[in-house]
Formats: sequence, structure tokens, C-alpha cells
Amino acid sequence: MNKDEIRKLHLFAALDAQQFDHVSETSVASKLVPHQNLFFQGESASHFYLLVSGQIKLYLLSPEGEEKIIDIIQPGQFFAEAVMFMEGQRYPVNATALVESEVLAFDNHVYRSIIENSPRVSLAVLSDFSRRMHFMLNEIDRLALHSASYRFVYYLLENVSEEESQIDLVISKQTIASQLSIKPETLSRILKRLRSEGLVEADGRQIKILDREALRAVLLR
Amino acid sequence: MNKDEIRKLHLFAALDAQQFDHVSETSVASKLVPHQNLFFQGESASHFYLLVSGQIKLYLLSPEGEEKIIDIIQPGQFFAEAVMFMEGQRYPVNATALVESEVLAFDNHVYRSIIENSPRVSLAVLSDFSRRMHFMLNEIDRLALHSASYRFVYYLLENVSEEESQIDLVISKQTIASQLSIKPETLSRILKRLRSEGLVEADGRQIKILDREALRAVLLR
DNA sequence: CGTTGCCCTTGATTTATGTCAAGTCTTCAC
DNA sequence: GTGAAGACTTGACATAAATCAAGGGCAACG
Repeated sequence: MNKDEIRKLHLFAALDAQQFDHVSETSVASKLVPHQNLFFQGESASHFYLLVSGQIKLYLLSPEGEEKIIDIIQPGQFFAEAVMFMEGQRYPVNATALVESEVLAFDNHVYRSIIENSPRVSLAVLSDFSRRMHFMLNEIDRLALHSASYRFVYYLLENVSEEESQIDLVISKQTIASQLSIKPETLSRILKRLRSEGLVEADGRQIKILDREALRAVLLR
Repeated sequence: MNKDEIRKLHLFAALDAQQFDHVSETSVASKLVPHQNLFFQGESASHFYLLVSGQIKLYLLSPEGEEKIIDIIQPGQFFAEAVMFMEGQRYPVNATALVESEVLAFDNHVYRSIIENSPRVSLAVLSDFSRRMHFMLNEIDRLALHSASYRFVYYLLENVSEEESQIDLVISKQTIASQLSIKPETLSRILKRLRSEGLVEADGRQIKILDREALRAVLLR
């Protein structure tokens, strides 16, 4: 991921050359080894991040130490950028690398001061934020109104392309389970049932959708 | 709620006199009777709203017709304002009056065009949005990581003031149950248990917190 | 009044999902 | 290749919450 590619990402696309240079000059690159923490919930937030390579999990912990994964960041995605507009400016989640990763850290003040003079940029951010909120709303919907199998089937359909019916899970089943707020045992059983019903084939991280229509129908029942 | 009060609300506080006049001149007031719908999920969105009096529920429906209340809007609150920055511009939820209500509808284009020239205003909106996202994140946390009784106790503690230990529920228990994603029967049983444990007293919509510390402790177990 | 409708409660039962425990399979280091 | 650690699966069991069903209380209304 080079400078030109970064420049095209939504948070930067509306910047002019000078603004972009300023932002990228003040950015800091760093490498993370697997399981290395980037920040913790409650910490004071001075930067937002772009993932260049690897995978980062954003998660919450319950008092009993149970982990709920809020999001798995993939290369090219920004994260923790909403924090810079919040009072208090504290990270609302924990962030840890799942695998070896490279991130770019951008200074909140630098970006904010650009926004203060550039309505085009703020519209881009506003549109990003409203998309995000829509996303979270859907997540709340699924958690509140739908069963564990619904959520898993939904996940499968979200991650399968139009043409190919083969899915290559990029994260472990445990991690998916946590994202969907299911226990790994339950996920395993749901997958077993889908297999026995002839809806999918599964081999490790390779999952093949055999009957897409029938899967969609599961969402309605 | 008069013009001066409206002017002080966060989405308008950063507007100058001329901008505010433009916004308020193009607004439309309307009255809703109980159970009257304001908009439906998926409808094209041209306005956002301020609730002047009454109560509005924002909710989603599952395929089986089950209702999940996302939010109960109280007087002085805006709603559906994030939609104006989204592509597609469709309402992501349904909105229905719970009781007789008055709303003010503001034109998305008018407000958006002001933002395009007024960085101060967009910062105010950005800060509002990030606060909202934080809220939603907490809701996801509670749904994913915590039990029904946790959610109800949390709700009680959120709605009790520092000084008074008396809570006057402004909405029905059914409605609260739907907001917390609990069935009414379950809510009734949770309340019964809290009563029998001597933590609260309850009479209809009047709930009195008897032991605040013990209630807080329930959140940790 | 009485009755109608709604909100709330209570009891009995079911069900989805979690928990605990054990075992297999895979990967990867040495 | 061997061993260790982690990922995944499976079975037996426990449990929170949903569901189904019935009844009580209360306000509104003729």
C-alpha cells in the first residue's frame, strides 16, 4: 500500500495536495507482532489509524473477562477515527493485532484542524460516520432480533461473492464466533447442522455454499 | 418549546442568525395522534426531525413481525438526522408516535448546504455523531455480553437521579422491555426478584431504589 | 355502573444456547 | 519425527429466557 493508494481512501480523498502532505508527514508507521496491543479501552486517544497490512481486532471485555469482538480490521481500513470528535477523547474499545501487522498512526489534531477549514472533507467524514452508524444499527438488530444460526448464516452470505460459492475464511472460527456473539461450540454445531442439511460443505477454513437459496430461506424462518 | 430554546439545541447552536432563520423558515410543524406513523424503514428520506412534545418510538421489525425498539425520542431530541449524509438516503428504522406529539421537520438539503459552507457546524454534527456511535457501541456491548437482568438494572440506574431515589417511568413496561430486548414476562419476573431481594420498591410506574449500592453490585456479578 | 380492552403478573413448560469435560486434528517448532 | 499448543468437535448436562396459557387490576367509555 503506497502513498497514492492511501491518498484515494475516503478519509483522504477530499484533501488537497498540501493538506495530504501535511497529514502524511505527521503520520507514524509501526509494526505489531501477533497479540501485541495497540491501545486499550479508556486510554486517552491522540491518534487514529490505518491498517496497512495484517489484521487488528477491536474488542470489549466483560467484567468476567469474556471477550466480544466488535470488528476485525482488514488492510485499507481506518479505525478509531470517530474518537477524535468525541469529548474526553478516550478509546471506547481495545485493539490488538491478530497477526503481524503494519499500521499508520495519524495525529488527531492535524486532521481536525484541516476539517476546521475544509467543509468538503467534513462531508466525507460525515458520510463515513453515517454509514458506520447504519452498520451498527444492523448489528444491534441482529443481536436483538435474531438467533445465533441466523447470524452465522448471515455472515456466510455476506462473505460469499456473487460468482464464486466458495468462501475462504480469513479469520479463525473462534474469532468469527466472538464477532457473532456465539460460543465456539455452538458455532461448530450450527455448521454441522448446515452440513447435514446439505446447505454447505466445509473443510477447515474453506466453506462452500451448496444451496444459496435455501440458505437465504433460513434467514426468514 | 419556543424558537429561542430550539436555537440552543446542539445541531443549531453553531448556526449564525441568518443560517438559523433559513433553517427555521423552511421547517414544517406537524401533529401526530397516538400510533400515527411518521415514516417507515426503507422510505426515501428528505427531512430530519425535532420532537417538540410527546414521544416517538424508533423501531425495527423482524420478518416474524417482532418489534425491537431502538430508541424512544423525548421532547428536545433530534432524530433521523444521520440519514442526510448517507448514500441512498433511506430511513433505517420505523418511526411512530406513542402519544400525541408535535414534531418539526427540517429539510435535509437546506441543512446540508449550510454545512457545506460552515465548518463550525459540521464539527458540532461530527461530535454529535461520535457520541451517538459511542452510545450504540455500549448497546451492542450490553446485548452481547450481558444478561437481561443486567440490562434492566442498568436501565434503572441510568434513569435515577443522583439525589432522588424515585424513578417515574415515562413509558410502559412493555416498551421498556422491547427497548432492552426482553419479553414483558421476563421483565416482570426480574422486577419481582429485585423486590424480593429488597433492592427496589415498585408500584405501577413508580419505582424506588432502596439499595443503590447493592444494585450496582448486581451489574458486576 | 358493567363491560371492554390493555397492561401486567404468574405458573408451567419448552427451547436455544451456554458450560464443562474429553477427545481429535492440525500446525509448527525443535 | 516427536511433542506441545492451539483449534475444532462432540457429548452430557445446566440454565436463562421464551413461550403458552390464564387470570387480575385498572382506566376509559357507553
